[in-house]
Amino acid sequence: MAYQSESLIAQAREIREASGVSQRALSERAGLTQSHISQIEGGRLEPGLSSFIDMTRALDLELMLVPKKLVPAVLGLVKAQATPDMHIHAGQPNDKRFARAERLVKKMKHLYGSSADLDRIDDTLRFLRRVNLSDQEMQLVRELIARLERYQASEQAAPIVRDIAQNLQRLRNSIAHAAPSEPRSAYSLDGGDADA
Amino acid sequence: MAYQSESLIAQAREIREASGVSQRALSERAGLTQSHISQIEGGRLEPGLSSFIDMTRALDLELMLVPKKLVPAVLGLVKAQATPDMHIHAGQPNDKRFARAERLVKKMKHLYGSSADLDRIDDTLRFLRRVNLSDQEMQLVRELIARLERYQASEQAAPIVRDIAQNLQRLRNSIAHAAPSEPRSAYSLDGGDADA
DNA sequence: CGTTCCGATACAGGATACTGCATCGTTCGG
DNA sequence: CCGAACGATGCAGTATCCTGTATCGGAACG
Repeated sequence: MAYQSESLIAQAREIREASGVSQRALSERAGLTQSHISQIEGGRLEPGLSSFIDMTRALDLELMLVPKKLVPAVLGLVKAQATPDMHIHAGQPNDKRFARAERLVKKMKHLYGSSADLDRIDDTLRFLRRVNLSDQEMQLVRELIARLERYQASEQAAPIVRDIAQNLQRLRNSIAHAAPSEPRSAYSLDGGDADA
Repeated sequence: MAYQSESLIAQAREIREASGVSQRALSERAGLTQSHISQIEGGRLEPGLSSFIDMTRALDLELMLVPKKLVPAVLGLVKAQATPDMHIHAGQPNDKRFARAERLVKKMKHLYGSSADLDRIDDTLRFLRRVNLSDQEMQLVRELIARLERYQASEQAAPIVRDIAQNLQRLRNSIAHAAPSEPRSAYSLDGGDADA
């Protein structure tokens, strides 16, 4: 349940961790208990609106109401602040993007032979294309596609391709099966290129 | 109480009223009850995060997490765009249908306990709601929902529920693993017109 | 008038958030 | 090896949400 709030909560958690604030420290600042926060972050509990506000305010964040139309713009703003080198083409309709990506995968299959990972990407893209993605989700997809494009011919493409496949699949799972108790949440919304 | 959320709730209310949406209409779209919404708006109740998200999403709004630093910027953006003729797609009979169905399932879970089949239905509905369904597909969904409604309290509900779950899942799978030969990219996913 | 839609209000019952502990396994620094 | 801090988990008890249903007074329209 509570699939709607997953992404907000995941964001809050990421930011908490990135700021090096422990659950206990946050609990004091926000006036909640540590056990409460742990359960919220773990998805075992759906916070009340005011609890969540307390929590995010203590992280120097504000919850804002934004018309859907403006979500990409706001996302751009926020992201620009977080990662200066990221740069968004706000233009293209999503359909085109997918078509392009699918063509790319096809080409790669052709050139390097089809691998399980490429198949997975292919499959997942075809699925995601039909879904009404939130702007946030679309943003993630966009990044992944861009990464694929960038590294398609690279020497170490393999682990990158695998990573992309994994990320896409995670997104798909989160949508297809609005999971109540998914063990791991947190698709990295920002640049985490830690692994690979 | 709940002084933190006051402003968000007030905003939501203003936008609802400005869009000419009644509490009852909103309650259907959001999957909440009218009485619930009234209490939230009146400040006599503090909504859960997910309730509030349901509510705002039904108003074409997104709840976003923004660094405090950027709040003025976002505020500017939103304000600048605040168009007088902000119209909501009041139509979407499909959305209504799904909201209704989801509530029905919730109620059934409540009454008879959640079964694997009900969970499956719940899950699948949440998925299908997000997808752009063809008329034919929507037709199928409509029938299944109607059937569920009809037999919800029947003695032999169990096998019927199972059958419905299976049918829905089959539909979902057929969408999730769309054949590559499907050229149907031709959905105009907006119908969106009537904007500036 | 009578109908219809509106928002506010009430109330019972069940679900669940939330507190305030206490504890566990792990990780990290000394 | 020890102790500290971390996050996860358990649990009893209370507060509150949320549904479902129903009613009410008011405004709008015929």
